[in-house]
Amino acid sequence: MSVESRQSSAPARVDEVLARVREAGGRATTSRRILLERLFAEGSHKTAEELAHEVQRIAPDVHLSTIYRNLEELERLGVVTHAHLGHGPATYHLATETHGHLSCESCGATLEAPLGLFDGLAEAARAAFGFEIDPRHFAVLGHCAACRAREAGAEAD
Amino acid sequence: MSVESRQSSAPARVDEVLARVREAGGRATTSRRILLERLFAEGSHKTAEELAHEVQRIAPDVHLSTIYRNLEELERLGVVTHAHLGHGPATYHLATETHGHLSCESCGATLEAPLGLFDGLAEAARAAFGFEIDPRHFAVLGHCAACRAREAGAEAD
DNA sequence: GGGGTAATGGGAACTGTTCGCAACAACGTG
DNA sequence: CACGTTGTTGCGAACAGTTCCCATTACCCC
Repeated sequence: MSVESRQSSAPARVDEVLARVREAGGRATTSRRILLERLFAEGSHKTAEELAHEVQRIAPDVHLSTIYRNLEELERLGVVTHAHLGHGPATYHLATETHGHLSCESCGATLEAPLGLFDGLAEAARAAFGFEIDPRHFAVLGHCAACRAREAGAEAD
Repeated sequence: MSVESRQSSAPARVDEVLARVREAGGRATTSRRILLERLFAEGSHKTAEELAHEVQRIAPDVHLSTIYRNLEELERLGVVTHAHLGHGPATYHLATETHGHLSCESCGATLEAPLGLFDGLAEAARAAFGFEIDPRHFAVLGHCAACRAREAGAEAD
């Protein structure tokens, strides 16, 4: 029991995932371990580049493409998912955090919304088109409260 | 009153838009005119590259960057809007066609949905977060009826 | 029909991501 | 615990989509 027991549930789970990786014929490499530690650390919705920087603070030689490949692999194993929040790079987070995304076109702020919030649209789309929406992979865009207030104030001359 | 009176509002409007362009200090160039004709032609949700090809069938020298610049300009004038339908390039259409977008992650099919369809989510997001969704600029992704049927059939072993 | 300047063709640059490949390192085996 | 297999890595090139820069062109106002 070293310093490894951070308050959440971090390092223990890293090893679990690495075990899973090896079951699947993969290997427990250092870059993979560090990446996982960063993913288990608090603060979700990190881009590949942000993750790369975090990893590189510990292992400077880890290349961005390695990050991408590992994220892809972890996604295949169901450990990680990515979401597109509008323009800009995709963001990655643990697959355990299941939620839809609302993202502000003006400021880029992202809200994690319970899937239930989308039920109204889900039913309407299903009824009208047989279309099953998935608000997890691609965010629903719009304008957050703060930006709406600011924009409303600005144009109320 | 020539053949120009298509059932909707096509070529006549091209000149109207060009007039508007000139009011705004712009010029009525050939590439701009041809691009507008293509935009007024039926079949919406064209990518910049598709539009470029269509324009180039008439004026082969028009460069893709010219298409982008003109689309940007027309968007600034409120004539055109673009929508992001998931992965892949943005699609452009006349700003008069106001609708939300549902786009299938599996096959890429896009449904144009009346904005009313999104009311349920709009109200929920507003109530919960003060967030105002806009389903026009970014599509809501998911899975269309056909793909769902296919996928359900495939995994029912 | 000339001049000021918006717009163009062309290509380079840019972002985000994927790919190819030779060198490397994890780890099961002997 | 050296060894070989093979998954992984670092690195750069390639890619898609889009924007930017710049010298040249061509609108269109007078």
